Amino acid sequence: MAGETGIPELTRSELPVLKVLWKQGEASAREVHERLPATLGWAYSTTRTTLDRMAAKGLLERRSFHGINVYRAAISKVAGLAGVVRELAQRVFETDYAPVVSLFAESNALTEEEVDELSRLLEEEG
Amino acid sequence: MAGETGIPELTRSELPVLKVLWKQGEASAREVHERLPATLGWAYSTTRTTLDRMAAKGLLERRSFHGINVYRAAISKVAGLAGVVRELAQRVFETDYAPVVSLFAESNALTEEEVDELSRLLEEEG
DNA sequence: ACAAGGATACTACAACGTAGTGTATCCTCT
DNA sequence: AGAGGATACACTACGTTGTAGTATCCTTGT
Repeated sequence: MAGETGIPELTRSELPVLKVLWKQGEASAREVHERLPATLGWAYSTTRTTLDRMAAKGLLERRSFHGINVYRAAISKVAGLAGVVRELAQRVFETDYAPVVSLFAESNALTEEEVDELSRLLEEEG
Repeated sequence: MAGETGIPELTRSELPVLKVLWKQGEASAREVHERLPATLGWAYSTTRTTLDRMAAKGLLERRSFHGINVYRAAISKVAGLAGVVRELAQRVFETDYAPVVSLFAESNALTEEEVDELSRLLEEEG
């Protein structure tokens, strides 16, 4: 149960990629690309570049499996969402975390335990 | 009652500037800078650059008043927030607009009329 | 007339958003 | 076995954004 703390700031394009990997666990570039919401409208090369940069930053782990690169999220879903919550709460809604956390909860993106963990993480980490 | 429709996509740093201007109506660079949340930690020159770029993009109107530049939001508060709502709903929460609009409403950023207008705008514009 | 202070305009540079190209590889059909 | 096509990978590209420094130009007090 060791939680990697260290809440990161994610850019706009990093979140969708992480979402895929949080759900999928591990995936090739092609698989990530296919599971990305079609509304993004990314070219395949855009997905690749984003994956590479995220790996370089330490947001993802990359390993070569029989010659093909496979990616995995290097930060937990809760830590990732905590960053989003923090930013939205402070900079967009100018409110405290709770209502934003609720929104994530309502959206069925998180289990109850994850919601709890998210709140805890946000509290201790400021 | 002509509403400038055309919901813009705002970058991270554009929103705080617009917020100041929506409240202030019109302000000099120095005034905007002073009213920006201290948590942003921007240097004055950062505020200037952001203002200039936003004016160049048409997000702000700039006019020279006795040699000093005065800025005013070129998009309405409702249109600006609509863009934010749309992006958050689609890309972050993956839900429909309503819950996100509610969050803005709760945060006291909007009057009831504005909330209504926001919902209307989002519906008709998709 | 000059110094101080503020305002403007110009420049800078890394990170991000978005994507194309060239090249090695592997399957498959003939 | 060789040609053709689908993929994967690495490299390159280019405009925008995030963040800021610097040079220059007015205005106003002394």
